[in-house]
Amino acid sequence: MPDTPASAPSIVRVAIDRPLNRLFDYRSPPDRDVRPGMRVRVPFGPTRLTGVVMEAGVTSEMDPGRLRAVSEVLDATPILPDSLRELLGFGGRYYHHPIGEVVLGALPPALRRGRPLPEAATPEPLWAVTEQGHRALADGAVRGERQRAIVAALADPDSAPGGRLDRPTLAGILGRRPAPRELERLAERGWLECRPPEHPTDVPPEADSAAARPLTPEQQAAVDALTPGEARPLLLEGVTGSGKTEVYLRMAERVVARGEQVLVLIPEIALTPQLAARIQARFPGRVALLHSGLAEGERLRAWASAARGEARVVVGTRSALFTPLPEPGLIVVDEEHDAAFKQQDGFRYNARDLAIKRGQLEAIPVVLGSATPTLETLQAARQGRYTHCPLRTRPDGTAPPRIEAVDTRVHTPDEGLTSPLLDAMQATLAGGQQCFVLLNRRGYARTLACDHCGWVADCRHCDARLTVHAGNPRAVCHLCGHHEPVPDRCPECGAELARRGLGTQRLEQALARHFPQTPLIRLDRDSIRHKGALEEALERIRSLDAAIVVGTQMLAKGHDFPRVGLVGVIDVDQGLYSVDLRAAEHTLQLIVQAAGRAGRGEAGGRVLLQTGHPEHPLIRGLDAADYTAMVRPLLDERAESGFPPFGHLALVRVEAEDANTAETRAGEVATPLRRAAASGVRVLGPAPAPRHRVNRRYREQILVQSGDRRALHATLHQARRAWEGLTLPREVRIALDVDPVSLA
DNA sequence: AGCACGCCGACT
DNA sequence: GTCGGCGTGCTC
Repeated sequence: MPDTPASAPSIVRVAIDRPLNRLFDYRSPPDRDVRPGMRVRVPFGPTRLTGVVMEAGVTSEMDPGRLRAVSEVLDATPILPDSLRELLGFGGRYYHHPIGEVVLGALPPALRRGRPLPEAATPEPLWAVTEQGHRALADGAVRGERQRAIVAALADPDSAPGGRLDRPTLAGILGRRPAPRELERLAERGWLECRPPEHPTDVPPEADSAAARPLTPEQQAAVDALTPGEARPLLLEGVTGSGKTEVYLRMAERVVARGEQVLVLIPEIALTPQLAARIQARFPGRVALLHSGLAEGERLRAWASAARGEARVVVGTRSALFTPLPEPGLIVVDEEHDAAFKQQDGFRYNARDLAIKRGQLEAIPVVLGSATPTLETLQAARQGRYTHCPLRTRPDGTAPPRIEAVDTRVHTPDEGLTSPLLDAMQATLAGGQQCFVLLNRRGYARTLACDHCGWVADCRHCDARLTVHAGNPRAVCHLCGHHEPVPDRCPECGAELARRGLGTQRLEQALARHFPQTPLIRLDRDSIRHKGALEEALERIRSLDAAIVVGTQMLAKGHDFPRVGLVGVIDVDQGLYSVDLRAAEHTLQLIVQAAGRAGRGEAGGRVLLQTGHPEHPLIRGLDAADYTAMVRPLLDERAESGFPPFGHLALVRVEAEDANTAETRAGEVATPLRRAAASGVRVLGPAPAPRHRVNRRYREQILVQSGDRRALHATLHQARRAWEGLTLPREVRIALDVDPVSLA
C-alpha cells in the first residue's frame, strides 16, 4: 500500500446499514490510525450511523470538498478480520445484495448499534442436577412446567451428556432463556448445583460413552482423511446412527489440540439440541453457542469470546458462519441438506455454500455431514471436488430398515390409514416397540368445502385454502397465519360443510380410535408451540415402551429414539408429483431420514410408504442403505433439464399491492434481463408465482437459468444496474434469489 | 431504508 | 392563510 503524503487527508471507505449497493468515502481523523475492519460512527445525510471500514488509505472519486469526516472511531483494533471481510464482499456480490447490509448484518445487534466490544468475560458457570434433584424429579416433586423442564433437561443424558450445561446451552434446549434467578431458586431447594467451568481433564470419560468406544474403520478413515494443510471439503455421508457426531468430535479434538478453532453449523438448535450438548460436554467451558434464542448480551459475549479466541469451538445456526475466528482450523456443516441453511429473506445466502467459500479463503477444510446430501454436494463428491467418506455401517451393528410400499389403490385408506399399515403397527406395538406415523400436514382437515354449492374456505389475504384446526377450533391459513372461526354451515347456501383431507390432528384422532390403550403423542409445530414442549415430548417418548408418535417432518429431524420399530409415511405421492424443483428430492430425504429413526433396536425396523404409485422409479429404487443409488433418477432428470447441479438458477420476484401493477412492473423488470442475457442464459417469465397472492400482495416471478455461472451472474449484474434507473412506485419490490431452494 | 423537500386539499 | 398528504430524490 503506497504511503499517503502527510498533507493529503487519509480517506476510508465505509459500509453502512442501508440498502445501497456501494461504500461511502470519509476523511479519517488525522490523529487516529483507522484500519479496515474497525467500526466508525459517520454522518450520513441528516443522521449518524455505525459503519465498518472496508478500505483505508484510498483515493476517492468524490470531489474532496464533498467528503465529510468520520465522527468517531469505535474500535481500537479491527473486529472483522480480512478473511471475513473478503467473505462478506464475496457474499454481497454473489447474492447481489447491498454490501452494507451484508457486512453490518454479520455483526451481533449490539455491535451493529455501536456498543463497545466487551472485555474478556468470565466463562459461564455450569449447572448440574444433584442426587436430591434426581430423586425429586423421579418422585414428581418438581412442580411447575418451567422448573420441571429445566431439571429434566439437565437430568437427561441425551440432552445433557456429562450432566452439566451452561445457561446459554440450556436456553437452546428449552427454547427459552431460564432467568438466573430460576436456576438459583432450584439450587436453593437443593435440586441443582452450580459449578465453575472446569478444565477438560475434569470431565469423566463416562460422561459420553461414545468417547470411550473405538471408532469403526469407516469412522477412523473419515477422521484420518482430514489432514493438516489439505483444505478440500469433505462429504461425510452417513445414515442416522452411523456415528457422524463422533467423527466431528474426534476431528474437533485434533484441531483443538493443535491450537486451532472449530466452527460447527447446525440447522436449527431447538430441533436438535443433542449435538450442541454433546459438543459442550466434550469441550467444557470452551464452547461458544450462537443461536436466535440468546439475549442480545449473551449473543455479544459468545461472539466476542470466539473473536478473541477464548472459545475454541463455536456452535451455531446459519448466521454463526460470520463469527470471526483468529485461529480457524475446521468448519463442520451438520445436516448440510437442510433448507434452514438458506436465508429466505433479505440477504438470501446459503450458509452451507458460503461455508465452503470461507474454507477456501481461510485455507481450512469444511466437513459436510448428512445421511441425505443434496444433489449439489453428491455431484461435487462424484467429480472429486469433495472427498467422499461414507459411513455405511452403524456402530451398533444393526441392519438398515426395510422400506416397503403399500399400494393405496389396492388397500383403500380410511382416515389415511390402510390395513397393512394398521396390522404392522399392531405387531410392532405388541413387540413392545414404538410406531412413528408421518404426515406432512398439520391441522385437522386440509380444507373446508360445501358439497352442495362448491364453496371452499379460502384465505382472504392469500391464494390458499384454510386448514381446519381442532382443539381450539379455527380455520387457519398456513401461508400468512390468518385465522377465523369455523363456520357451521356454508355461507353461500347454508348446507352442511364437509371437512376434507387429512392433517396430523385428525390422524391422531383416528389412531386413538384404533389403539385406545396405547400412549399417543403428536409432534408438530402446533403441539410444541409453548416453550420447552419439544423437550418434554421427546423426554416422554424416550421414557415409553410401546407408543405411537404422529407428526410432521419434525419427527424425522436428528432426534435419537432407541425403540422405534416401524415408521409409516401416510402420503408420499404429494411430494413425488409436485412441480417444485426440489419436492421429489425433499421427499426422498424425508423418507430416508424417517427410516433412520426405525430399527435402532436389535429387531431391525420397517418403513411402510402408502402410495398410489408403487411402480414409480423413485419408489422402486428406495433403499435406505444406499442414498446415492436412490437419487440417480433425480440426477438424470436434472441433467436433462439443466437444473442444479447441472445448471444454475436465479429467481427474480416482483411484488406489488395489486395484480395489475405486479404484472406490468414485472414486464419492465424482465426487459433489461432479456437485453443483458448473454448466450447460454435463459430468461423465463414473468409468470405469476406459484403462490400468486400472499399477505394481500401479488407476486410475479422471472426465472433466470444458465449452464454457465459466470454468464448468469454477469446478466444479473447488468440487469440490476438497469433496474436502478427504473422509476418504480415505492410499494413495488424486487427480490433476487440466487440459487433458490424452492421455486414456490 | 430514512429523511427532507416540495407542491396541492380542508382546517383554525 | 397553514397543517399535512405522500411522490421524488439523495445520502460520501
